[in-house]
Amino acid sequence: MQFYSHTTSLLSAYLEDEYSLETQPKDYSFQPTRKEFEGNFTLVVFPLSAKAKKKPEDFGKELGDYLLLNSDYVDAYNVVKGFLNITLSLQFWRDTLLSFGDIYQHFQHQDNKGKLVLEYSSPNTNKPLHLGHIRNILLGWSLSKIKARCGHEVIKTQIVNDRGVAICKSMLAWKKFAKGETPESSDLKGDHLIGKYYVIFDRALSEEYAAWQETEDADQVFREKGKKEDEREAFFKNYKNQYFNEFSSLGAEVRKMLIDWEKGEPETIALWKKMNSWVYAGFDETYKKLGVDFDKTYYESDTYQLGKNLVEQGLNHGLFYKKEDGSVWVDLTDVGMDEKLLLRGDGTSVYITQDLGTARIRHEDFGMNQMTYVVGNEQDYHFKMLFEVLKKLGESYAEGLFHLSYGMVDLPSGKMKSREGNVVDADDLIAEVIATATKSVEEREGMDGLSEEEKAENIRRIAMGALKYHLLRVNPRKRMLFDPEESLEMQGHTGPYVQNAFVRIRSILRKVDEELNADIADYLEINAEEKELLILMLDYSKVVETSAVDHDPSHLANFLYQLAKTYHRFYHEHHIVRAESAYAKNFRLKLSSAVAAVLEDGMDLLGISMPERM
RNA sequence: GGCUUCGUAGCUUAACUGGAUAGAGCACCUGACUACGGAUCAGGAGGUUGCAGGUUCGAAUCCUGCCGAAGUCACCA
Repeated sequence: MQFYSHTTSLLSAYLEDEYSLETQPKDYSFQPTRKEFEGNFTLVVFPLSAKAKKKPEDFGKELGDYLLLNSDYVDAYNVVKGFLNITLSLQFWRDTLLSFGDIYQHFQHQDNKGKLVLEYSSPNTNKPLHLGHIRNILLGWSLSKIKARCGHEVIKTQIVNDRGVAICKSMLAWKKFAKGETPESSDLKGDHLIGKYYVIFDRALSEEYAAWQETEDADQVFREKGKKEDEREAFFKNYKNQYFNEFSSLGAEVRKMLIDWEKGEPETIALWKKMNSWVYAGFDETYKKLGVDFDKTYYESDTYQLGKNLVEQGLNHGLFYKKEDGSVWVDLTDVGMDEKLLLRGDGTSVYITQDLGTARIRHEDFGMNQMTYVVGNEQDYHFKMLFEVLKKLGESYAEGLFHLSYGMVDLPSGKMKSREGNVVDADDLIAEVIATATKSVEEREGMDGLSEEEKAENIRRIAMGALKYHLLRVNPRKRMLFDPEESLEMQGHTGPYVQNAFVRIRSILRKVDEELNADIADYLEINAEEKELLILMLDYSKVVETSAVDHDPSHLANFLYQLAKTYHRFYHEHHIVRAESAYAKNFRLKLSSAVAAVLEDGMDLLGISMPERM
């Protein structure tokens, strides 16, 4: 990285003096030199030659000559078409290697970018976490680390959807059918127990609905809608929600419960608190297994009433308007969207009202200038509207809002649907990947001699490394096909592959620890694989930064794979401990140690820990 | 239907944000342990980047139009 800025400033000074040309860092496009050409890295001259109005070929030579004279790091150059290929000096390789004695040195230019509130996970309390949540959580966690590294003060937060119809369904079903069942008595994790009763409710409702379809009432509804007899099945398939609201006795009971809850009826509140506490215990366990946490958790039951004041203010300032029935709306047609309801006619909140209030509260709590929501792309439109309304309200952080919109996770069997049982449960998945890793370890001898505890910890790291890497290596925006078989894969482009490079290095360093500080100045024959590693590592901080700016950890994940791959090749091509000279050995030990440090640091930014053995 | 996002080897994907001959992994073939860990390495085969135009020194990337997929268009969250 510093080399790029070093070269950029040399050249921009030259162009300024010689051509009175103003150039931006953007005009300097560097890339590693392709293998078929001579050189280590390449400057693309077209943008510059266009500005200077010179022929790319000639201009490349001119810049090459200048660098040759003025930079200690440039040994030779050649120009092919508009590409200036530069061969770097011994001095450069040594300085670069030494700079990785302290990785943080590469991030020092990062200035303070202020406070960022980052929201992720944000589950409902009526069912356990599933694969979709895992993608969300891993993205959020990794992003929090990456952003922090790049100069943000990050506040991790979630909002728990702990109220409403859904949780009342679980509560009602528990009350009716559970006979006092608890997580202890059933030996079920709390969130799974609640999920179980959510499913039981849905089943009971389906039965009730099926029976109702045979009644006079149902016939009448069907006839009133003027449907033909052969459409009967399709009609009732779509009518379920309306049935729930208008005819269902279970539906009536749920609504009664919701009203009781809103009134603060003690028995209902007590049940609600009890069941939610079970769920939270379950969530905490899963979060712990995933190795994530939050600085502050918001609960919808505390925040759902918020936002009304903000809407009132907006109304007073003429930003919003009121319809005859008393409902409040905002007109977003000027920015290409629709009109959006902000308050119901009876004065109660809707979803967006709550989000407005929550945003304001968070600003009061933390005074952030930026806020990022990790939420699935099904809510794209909601967030577009939310951000626009916050802008209209003139909130100070409104320009710093971002929706990290990630793609849904599909299974080979199709879309995940909780009600149809077509979901990959988070806890099950974690258990499965740990079981697979355990089996792999039994087939090898890498962990022989370790205690059971040490083994278990290493296995856990390998398993979670496989799962996390599998989910993080793809671009978050993209819809993702999740094949459970593939997520258990530990060879090839996987987390364990990257971990394996690290473990190999540690294995060597355990044997020769005391020689790490030896001199490298007399090593003159730096080979191609060593150079490739150093060039790659030089990109590290840039890649982290790109991941931060793009909100995309996959850049980093792919970089780490590339680095591990290059190291594996280097390892096969050259002896380290038994190198051809003491100088070579010292250089390679130091290089290996630097690679290990970058791999470990980078994986940590993805939320993945390294095993010591595997 | 309107809007948004996405189409890259059989499958999963990358491409430094417009740069050189589109790069990997899986699966499939062939090789490498009397060398620091074979969860590894080397090699082979596999591509009209959905299609058709356009923009320019140069396009998977930007623009236009088709084709296909997903999401969304609630006084649900």
